Amino acid sequence: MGRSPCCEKAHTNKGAWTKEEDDRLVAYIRAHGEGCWRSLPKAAGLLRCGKSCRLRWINYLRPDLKRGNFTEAEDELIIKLHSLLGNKWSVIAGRLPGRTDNEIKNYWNTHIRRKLVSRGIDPTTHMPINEPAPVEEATSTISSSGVANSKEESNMVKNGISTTNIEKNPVQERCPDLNLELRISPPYQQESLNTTLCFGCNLGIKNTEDCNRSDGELISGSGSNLVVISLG
DNA sequence: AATGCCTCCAACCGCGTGAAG
DNA sequence: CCTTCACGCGGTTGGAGGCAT
Repeated sequence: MGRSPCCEKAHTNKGAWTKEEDDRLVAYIRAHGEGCWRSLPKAAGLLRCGKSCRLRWINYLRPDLKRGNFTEAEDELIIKLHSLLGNKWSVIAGRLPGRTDNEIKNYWNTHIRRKLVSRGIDPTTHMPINEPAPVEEATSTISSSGVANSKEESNMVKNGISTTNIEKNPVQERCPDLNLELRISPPYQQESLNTTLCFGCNLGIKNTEDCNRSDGELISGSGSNLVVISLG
């Protein structure tokens, strides 16, 4: 049995948003706040699916968005974070206030990828293009996409392997100025971590009074494993 | 001016995940 | 446990606009 559609497609608009639709969405969210995207279109009088509304708000209409060109500093931060996290655009976006995952993803694909190639760096592996790709060491290092496979992570945890024990971190070798501390914690350590982390910090987005994690640390990963990354 | 190609980015699609029942 | 539902994420697409010929 397949997943039921998120909305009744026959009665929803698709494609570019009109000014009127934008206004309706903004007005509704100002009045009622974000959330409950499934029921929002009907309540706001929009012939759109909730998913589309959410995307429009997050990527375009949110008042805190910083529109305009990326700075050189942002470029470099994206490159460093991508070398560490891979295509975890939402996590990367969490470190760039006012930028969205979609925006960063597009910017990566259109600008940074090319920039790295022109520097002679493979944008996927972040290694020099003319050097042979390193032999896959999935169980001991971050994979070529920059993200450890979750099943492999699970196996590592099951087998009692912690990345804390990894002696050489290839990312840190590539980015010596980036203070990175990688730690994939087995489930039994989660409790102590969770007691100090609010939801926002878990997403690497913000600190709240609910937690005492100092700024400059973000949490990546989900499920039973957490990756704690310190950014210097 | 017309045409074709290229670039960029907003939006869509499908899937994974966690919560709820 | 299993199923269903809603949300969020990452990959991909399509069209508008810019540029070259």
